[in-house]
Amino acid sequence: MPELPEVEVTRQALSPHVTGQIWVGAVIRESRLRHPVPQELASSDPQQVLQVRRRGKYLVLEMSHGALIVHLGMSGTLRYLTQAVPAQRHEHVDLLFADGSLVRYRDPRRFGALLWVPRPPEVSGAPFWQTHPCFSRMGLEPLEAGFDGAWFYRVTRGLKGAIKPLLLEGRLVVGAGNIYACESLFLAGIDPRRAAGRIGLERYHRLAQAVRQVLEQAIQAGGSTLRDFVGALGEGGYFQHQHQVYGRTGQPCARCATPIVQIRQGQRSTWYCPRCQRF
DNA sequence: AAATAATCCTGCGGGC
DNA sequence: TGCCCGCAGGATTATT
Repeated sequence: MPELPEVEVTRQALSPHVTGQIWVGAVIRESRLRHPVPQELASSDPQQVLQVRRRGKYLVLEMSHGALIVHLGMSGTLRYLTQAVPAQRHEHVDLLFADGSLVRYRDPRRFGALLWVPRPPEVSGAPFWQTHPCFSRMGLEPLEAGFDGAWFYRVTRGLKGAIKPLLLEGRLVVGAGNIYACESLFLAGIDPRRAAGRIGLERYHRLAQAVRQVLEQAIQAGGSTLRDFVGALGEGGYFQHQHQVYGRTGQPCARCATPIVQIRQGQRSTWYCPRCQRF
């Protein structure tokens, strides 16, 4: 998908255009996403967009009366348009604003989701939408305080599974999908097959730093555009040109020229350098 | 034509 | 023996 960097790039481009807008409803052309698009979006009461937030790979539009949670699946994008133009194929939903502008959701493979969480009556401390089931079991935000090598080392003691699927899973730390999990492990010099519980403190310092660095650089580069991804203003990312291992089967490692290897871990491809990444 | 940026569910097996 | 957790595999889908 859109992994954390692509979602953050979308959020950053979207936020200045939609924060403060009055949301007046939606056009739903295709409701068959991962979950059916709630029909009440179409005829919602006019309400203000207060904030555009991100949690892991989810975007959250905080509104006066609730929160619209957006997941981009494998192939989803959100575009901000100042006025309606005819919708093309796979452009399933428009969020309409009072001034005639709109946010258009496109998702060819329809693995994404739009969810509505009504705002509860009482004021609570943490954002109200965080209690939604899709955020339970979510790990730390890698770009926020608390994610560091010491923490990573501590929470992985006793884990027998390989480190790469653990990164993908998001149970401990969110945001790295297949691209950025592979890239982070390359930067940290760790073999993706190594059991998480057998990696030492020093290497977890390097891994935490690598995850942060890869995600931050990808955000700066506008994300990775493999096929579908564009930001909220239609701009493609160019971090794919900085990929060191992802998708580079047989090509020479940029550091040591050893051919990059592709393996299979839990139904997903993993790419790594067999020389630079130690077991 | 077999691959894929991501989850979610089910069923099985192992361990306690 | 039984239960629970974790992992493996499949399903979802369009495109090249």
